[in-house]
Amino acid sequence: MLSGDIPPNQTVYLRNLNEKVKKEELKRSLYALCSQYGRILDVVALKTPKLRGQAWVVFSEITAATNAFRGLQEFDFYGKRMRVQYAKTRSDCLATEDGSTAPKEKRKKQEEKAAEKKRRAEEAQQSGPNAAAQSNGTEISYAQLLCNFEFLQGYQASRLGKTSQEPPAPPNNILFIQNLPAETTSMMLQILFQQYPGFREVRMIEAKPGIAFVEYEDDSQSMVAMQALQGFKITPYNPMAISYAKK
DNA sequence: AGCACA
Repeated sequence: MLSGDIPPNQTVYLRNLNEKVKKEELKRSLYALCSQYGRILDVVALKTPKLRGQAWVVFSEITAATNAFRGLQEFDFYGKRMRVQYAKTRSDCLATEDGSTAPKEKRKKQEEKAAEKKRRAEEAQQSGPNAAAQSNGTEISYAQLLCNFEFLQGYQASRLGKTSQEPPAPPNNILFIQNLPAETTSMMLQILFQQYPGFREVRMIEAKPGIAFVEYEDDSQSMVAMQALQGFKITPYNPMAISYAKK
């Protein structure tokens, strides 16, 4: 089993990501790519030696995470086949959402442990006199909320108003294309999409860069094109995210 | 492969 024994989680853990992609861009692309499966609350990526090439995408619903888990398995992303698992633990940004115990506590304990270890090491050398006052107060994750809010604001700007709370939209003869580089022209898209039978037209909206609509004669023809071009990169760093347009 | 919350 690819997923190991990790039970479903609201957060998917992605690995085998291209480590050359800059963090912010990686997050943006993951956001665009994963949005088709549901509402995203946060994307976490770090470039530390231990954590590069990996990311966490936090969905508002487990069902969305499950859809992403299935739909993105082996997805060709920046030239590498993405591996999708469920996260092992609950994401911090969900801490206060439903009154569940704040996961931060756990990490704090770990930090304390590490600190204590260090202290002991110091004590071994010289008696460590200053038992510093340890405020054990549970910080409200208000800052966390703020962070998320800023995150969402930033990314919603690039998502241009589509909030996909639901699983992937039902089939439609019109495709919705996201994550296009700004320099994309409708001619480029036409060249790509007209290879597939039933092609009718490409529509782009000047005021909304990065997205396009591509129409086919019927649903099954649009589906073929979607499968063929899902993740296609017009530039190396812009895998297009194709979903069905909303009716 | 690597499971975090810059």
